[in-house]
Formats: sequence, C-alpha cells, structure tokens
Amino acid sequence: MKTANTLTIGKVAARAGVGVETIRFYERERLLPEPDRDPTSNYRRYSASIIARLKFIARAKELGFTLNETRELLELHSAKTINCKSVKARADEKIAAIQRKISDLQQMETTLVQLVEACPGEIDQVDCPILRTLEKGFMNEG
Amino acid sequence: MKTANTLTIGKVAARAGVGVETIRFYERERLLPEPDRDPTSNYRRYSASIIARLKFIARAKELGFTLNETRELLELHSAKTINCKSVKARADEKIAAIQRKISDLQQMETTLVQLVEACPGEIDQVDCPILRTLEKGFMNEG
DNA sequence: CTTGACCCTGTAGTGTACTACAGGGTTTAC
DNA sequence: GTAAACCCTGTAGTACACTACAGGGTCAAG
Repeated sequence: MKTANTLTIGKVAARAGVGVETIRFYERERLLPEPDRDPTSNYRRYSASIIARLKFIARAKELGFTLNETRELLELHSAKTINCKSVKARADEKIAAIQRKISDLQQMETTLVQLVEACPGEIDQVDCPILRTLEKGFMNEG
Repeated sequence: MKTANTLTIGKVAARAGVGVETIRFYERERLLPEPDRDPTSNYRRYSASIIARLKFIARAKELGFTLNETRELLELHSAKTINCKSVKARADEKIAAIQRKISDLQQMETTLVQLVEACPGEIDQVDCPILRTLEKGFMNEG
C-alpha cells in the first residue's frame, strides 16, 4: 500500500546507502526514533528526513565516534525534554573531543611527514631514515 | 630469575598501561615481535623499547586505526625485508588517510561550533537554535 | 619449604556494530 | 491469482579487540 510522501525501509536503506537490517538495528539501539507504521501492513513508514540522520550516523562512525557517542550527538536533536543549556554543554563536550582527536592526528601526521621527507625513497636503500627513526622509540614516546 | 636489563611481561604491562593479556594478544596478532625467553622459566623477557611500541599502538587505536592498520604502521618499523621505496609509499598512504580524517573532523567541528555560537544557552529556551538546525537535515547532508 | 604473586598455554567469554537467517505476512507485476 | 520482491519479528552468527578463566609451572619472601 503506497502512502503519500513516505518511504519504506528498503527505499530509505537504498538512499542512505545502508542495509535494511542496519536501520532496524539502529531503531532497536535508539539511534533512530520508532517510525509510524502502515496500519494494515505494519510496514515502517519514513519521511525523507531520516536519510540525513542515517548519513550523519555513518559520518560520525567514520570519524571514530561509537554508537553511544553518536546517540548522544543525535539526542541534541531529538530530546525535546532537555533544555537549551544542557544541549549547549553536550555540544561543547563533543567539540572538545573532536579537537583532541584532530590534535593527536596532526601530531602523528607531522611525525610521518618528517620521516617521509627525510627518506630518499630509493630502492635497495638499506639504511632508510624512516626505519632508523622508528627503531628508537616510535613517534614522540607518549 | 632476574636477568639484567630485561622486563617481565607484568612490568611491561604496568609501565605501558595495558593488560598482560593484551600484550600476549598483540604478540599473537603480530603487532609485537616474539620476545626472547628465559631458558629455564620460559618467561618472556622484554627490553624497554617495547613500551614505546605499546604506547604507539594505544595512540593509533585512539585515533581510529584498526589493529590491521596499526600493524602496517609498525611494519614500517620492523619489516627489514621491504625496501625504502615501499616504506615511503606506505607512509604516504597513511599520511593521506590521516589528512582525510582530520578534514572530516574539522568539518564536523565547524558545524558544531556554529551551532553552539548561535545558542544562547539559557535554561527553558524551548526554541534552541541547535535543535532547530538539527531538525532540518543534520550537518551538511554529506 | 611453603605460600602468594607472578608466569605459561589454551580456550572461552565480552562488548561493539553489524549481518544473516528462519519463518512468517504483504505488495506489486505479470 | 500467483510468483517475486518486499516487509515483519526474533534469534543467531560475524569481525574486531580485547578480557577472563582453567589448569598448570616458576619465583621471592618469610
């Protein structure tokens, strides 16, 4: 039964680039709200806005956020019960976490770039500077 | 039996801030080389350099590298068989991957910062700009 | 010389994030 | 009107990265 302006779970999955099972899994894990259902078939009915939410989840995942963390990010969206102040506080925490990740990655990148720049990249160079550096305490030793 | 300048697995674990089981797991997974053994007790004997390696693994993990990827990073170190050119190529790949991660995180950070800046942060502000923005297609719709 | 802390191997269990059925009902295309 | 393609619930299996035993041996202190 076709209903105006709604998508079945299969269409949503195709458009968001995820599996149907993944959507149901996210619903169980409360990353997605329980959708309306078609009264006769009991099929889930979605509006297009769910696509953006799914894409956001995928992106957060790529960036190393866990599903629990991603749920928190999404709660900034769906939790009408919390007030603006706590929304802001949560967002600030997430920003700080993102900045820490960026800074750690930049440190790692710098070290690797320095190594690559020092490396002639010639075949059969036994005494590769990259390897030599790595030999005595990889990176900045924590 | 105490041997000069070597550490037992327990000492290594304590100093690196990981579990003993984790070290044995990393060894099985070839992230750590098989250490020397005490000939009578068969206990593993480590030199201090293993600590830096373990800390590097921990850092790579935090930054979202899988163990497989981390092993590749470490192979830049231990694989004497590969030549300088391929070492450089691997390092370049990892740098590109790190840069992609950084750029994605920066995009996400920018979006969150904009939202937080628009938010008055007042309790009982029902019409929170963060929530409003999130309501119509979270983030850049990627 | 024994007791407790440590080490060994090997296997099994945990948490995360899916992914794949089984066994059914519904919709759509022909 | 029937067969393929889709949907439903519920449960089980997978991959990753540990973590926790079981059942034993080793070492250091009193």
